[in-house]
Amino acid sequence: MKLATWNVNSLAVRLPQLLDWLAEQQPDALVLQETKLTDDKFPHAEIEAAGYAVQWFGQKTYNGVALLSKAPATDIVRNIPGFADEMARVITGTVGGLRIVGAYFPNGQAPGTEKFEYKMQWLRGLRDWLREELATHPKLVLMGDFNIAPEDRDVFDPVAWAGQIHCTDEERDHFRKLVELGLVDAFRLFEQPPKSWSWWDYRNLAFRKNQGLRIDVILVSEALKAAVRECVIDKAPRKNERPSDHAPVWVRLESA
DNA sequence: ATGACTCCCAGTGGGAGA
Repeated sequence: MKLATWNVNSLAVRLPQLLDWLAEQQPDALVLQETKLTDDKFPHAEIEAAGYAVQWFGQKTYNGVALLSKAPATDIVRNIPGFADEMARVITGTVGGLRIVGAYFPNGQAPGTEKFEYKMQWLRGLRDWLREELATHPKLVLMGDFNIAPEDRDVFDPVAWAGQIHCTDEERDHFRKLVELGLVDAFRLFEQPPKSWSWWDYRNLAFRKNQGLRIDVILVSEALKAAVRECVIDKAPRKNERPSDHAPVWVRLESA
C-alpha cells in the first residue's frame, strides 16, 4: 500500500500536475489539501478517468480536501465530529482496511491572534476525536498539511523561526500529544537526507536555496508501524512550471 | 524590510497562505 498526501494549493491550477503524478506514482490512496473548490466545481470526472475513486469536501477560495483511492473508500466522514467548523479541512475514509484521515491543519497566522486560538481549539478537537477513532480503528493513518514543523531539524533556520508560527512551543506540544495517542511520524522511522523539507516559500528563491520547512506529515498508528517500509518527500513536482509550494509525501506499507 | 510569490475574488486592490 502506497499512501500519499499533497497540498496542491488550488486544484483548479494543479489538476494536470495531479494527473501526471498519479500516473507516475500510482498511490493506492492520496489525500489533497487546499483544493479551493466548491463541491460543484470539483473535477471528479478527470480523476475518475485516471482510475481513482474520489471523495471531496470543499469551499470557495480557501481550504478544501479530497480523498482519492484506487479502491473506493467507505465510511466517509467530513471534518471533525464533535468540533463545529465552518471550514472544510478534514476528510476521512476506510481503504483496504486502513482508516485514512486527510487533514489541512489551520495555519494559525501568528501567536496571539484569533486564528492562532482557532488553531489551538481545532487541534484539541482533532485529538479528542482521534482518540476515539483509534479505539475503533487501530489501523489508522493521519496525514496532511500539519502546518507544524515538529522539531528544529524540520526548519531551515530554526533560530530565525524560533517562536514563529509553525514552530511555537504550543503547536509542537499539540504535535507531541497527537503522537502520544499512539502514532508515529513515518518519515522519522528512516534515515533521511538532512535539510528535508516539504514546503518552500514562493518568495526569495527559497526552493532553489532549499530554504523550507517540513510541515507535511504522515503519522501511522502503532499497529501499522512495523509495516512501514519507506517514507519519501517527492520534490520533483516542486520543479514543475507553476508548482504548488508544497511537495507530496508518501509512505509505503507492506501489503498484508 | 510591514518586502519578496502565488492564488483567489474582486474589480484596476487586498487578504491569506506559511
